[in-house]
Amino acid sequence: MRKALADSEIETRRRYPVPAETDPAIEALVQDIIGKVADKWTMLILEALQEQGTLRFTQLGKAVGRISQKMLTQTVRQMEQDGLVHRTVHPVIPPHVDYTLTPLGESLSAAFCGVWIWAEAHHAEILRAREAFAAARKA
Amino acid sequence: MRKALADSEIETRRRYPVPAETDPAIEALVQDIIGKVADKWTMLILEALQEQGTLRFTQLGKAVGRISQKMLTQTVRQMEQDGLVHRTVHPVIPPHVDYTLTPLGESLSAAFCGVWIWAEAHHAEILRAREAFAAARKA
DNA sequence: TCCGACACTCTCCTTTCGGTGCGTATAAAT
DNA sequence: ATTTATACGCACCGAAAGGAGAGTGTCGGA
Repeated sequence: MRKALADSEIETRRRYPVPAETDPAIEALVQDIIGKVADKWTMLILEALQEQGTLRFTQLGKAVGRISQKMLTQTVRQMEQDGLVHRTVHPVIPPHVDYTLTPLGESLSAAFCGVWIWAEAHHAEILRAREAFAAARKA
Repeated sequence: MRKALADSEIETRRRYPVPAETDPAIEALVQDIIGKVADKWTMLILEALQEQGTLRFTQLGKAVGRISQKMLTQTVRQMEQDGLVHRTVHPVIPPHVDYTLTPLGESLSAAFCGVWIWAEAHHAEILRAREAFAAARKA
């Protein structure tokens, strides 16, 4: 247990002030977008539509995996609202609805591509880190 | 209102079966990782540490923006567990804790970089899409 | 002697997430 | 006449996320 005096020596290592923030309105908007877009279901739907092109409701559900109808509807509606997907309703019976990525959606999908690659490349490393953490905790 | 017969003509446009899935265990793990990593707070903390280098608890909180202590602690602990951040405790009084990205964390940050750029580049477009959606809804 | 600083933890409390199940419209197939 | 298929909306419910505020331990400074 060292004294608090040692603190200053640590402190001097980085002394830059908190940098000036950019326009808070834009910042808030970007955070909002990140909050919506960095969502598990959004990412999975994006991914599914990206590699399948066009899918209808139930097909999309199967492509995503274990997602409930409710979440699928909800997420897809939000994505439509944000201009990420295009929803085409064919007025036939029984109903038929097609979903496709808009150019905006495609660009986001491309941006997320790096994250997918990262996840596939580093999952083993994460598992190791978790084990190391658990082991270190016992001691 | 057209008849359901028109359906088949729509249907024939894409006729590929759902493609074979990859190893379900890996797939589940990747989805789990995505679920953890594609989190608003994780992304914001990653971003903050990426551009500030090293931060201590309260500094990190300010850098992120409006985050509660609870969420900050919680997220940062999860990130530590997954090997994304390194946490250094200086045993002085009052306490002093430093947070830095690990190489793994830096690589994830780099992967997310594209998403940040995307968000900054397209936020205006999203706003327009939302307005268009709201306008179309009235009609 | 009391306050403030730091990095939390702990206890409520409210909001959101997400699942299940039911209803609906209508034509075609059995 | 009954069933089936499709893409949902709606209501209900438990679980989890997340915020607010108080408490903690110790020391240096007023």
